[in-house]
Amino acid sequence: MAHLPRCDSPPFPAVDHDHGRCRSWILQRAEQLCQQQGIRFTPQRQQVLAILSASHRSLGAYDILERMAESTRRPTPAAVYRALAFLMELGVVHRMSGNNAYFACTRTNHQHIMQFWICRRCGVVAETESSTIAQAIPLLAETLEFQTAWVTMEIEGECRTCRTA
Amino acid sequence: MAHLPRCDSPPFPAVDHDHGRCRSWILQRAEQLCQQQGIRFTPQRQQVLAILSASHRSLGAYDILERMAESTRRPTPAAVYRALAFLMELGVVHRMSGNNAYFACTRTNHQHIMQFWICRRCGVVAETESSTIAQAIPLLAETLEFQTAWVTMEIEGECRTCRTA
DNA sequence: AGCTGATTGATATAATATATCATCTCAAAG
DNA sequence: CTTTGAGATGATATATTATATCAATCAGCT
Repeated sequence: MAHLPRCDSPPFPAVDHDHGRCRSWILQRAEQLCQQQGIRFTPQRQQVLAILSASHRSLGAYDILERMAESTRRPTPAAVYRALAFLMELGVVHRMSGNNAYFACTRTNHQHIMQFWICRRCGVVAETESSTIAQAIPLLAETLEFQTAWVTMEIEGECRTCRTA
Repeated sequence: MAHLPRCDSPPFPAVDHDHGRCRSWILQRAEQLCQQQGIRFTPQRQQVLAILSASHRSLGAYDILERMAESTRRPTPAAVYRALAFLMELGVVHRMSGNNAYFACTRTNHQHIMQFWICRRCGVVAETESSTIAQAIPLLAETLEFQTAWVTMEIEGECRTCRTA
């Protein structure tokens, strides 16, 4: 199967960017990953990802639940969390532990040392992958004799759009 | 007022280190900061910090509550959270957002770009302050035109002690 | 002693997340 | 075409983490 083109939106894309492309990239990528792995991209899972992919903002689990309730019958919290767990396992959704929110990934990140930049005003999340930091962490870990399993890097602040507005 | 000596325990101190020194360093530092700032280091606040300073492990708010209940009358959750908020504001306790746990800081960190290394097995938390990373983040922020307000860096894994045990 | 602001207590509830077991669905095997 | 079995969802309950609100108390000042 051909590789989908990388979502070419930059971190913090302009407010007037063609978000339809981002959205379809996110959804098609998930579908492709499911097909490759022979697992089911059920309507409920699609619905959760569709809601998240509607913007670059992160949403709380219960926000997602409310939006699902608008178009179909209200799911249970467990259903939402199950779909989120599935999508995170698939690698297309990330959880921001700083504010218990979830957002749709727009990068094919095979590394797991990423930076998430979260605008406190508009909620938009941008992803970067600094090679400097990706190198620094294993060095520190070696000094500490620490075996790294998971790295969380979240930077909160204000994005350009909100600062200039 | 003279500056207290820096807590000289290394990140992930040996299991047989003299923890009494760490503990008293933590408590005395907090007392000193309160005196300097003319704010009150009340028994409840002391008690919370004493519980956290009993080890280098992080504890959940309700774990702290249970331990308080062992020695005095059971506080309310709000009381625990208030004490924690006070101690975090003072800069002597940090919150690990990855697992909603709190631990006593053992560094006089005036920078706010720190790395927290959390052993999943024993719960011990170590702090580092990488200058490489401290430089990299503002550079990335500049490229993104992002105004940084807060940086969270948490690395989960296994510490040396647990790996060799 | 009386005032004032900070602290704590008491109570309730919000917000986030998971456990458990029953039921349903789908796709593959027979 | 039916059976069957694993995975997915529904239903219900509950666990875990955290905050809001208002009353009571305490410490320091005059």
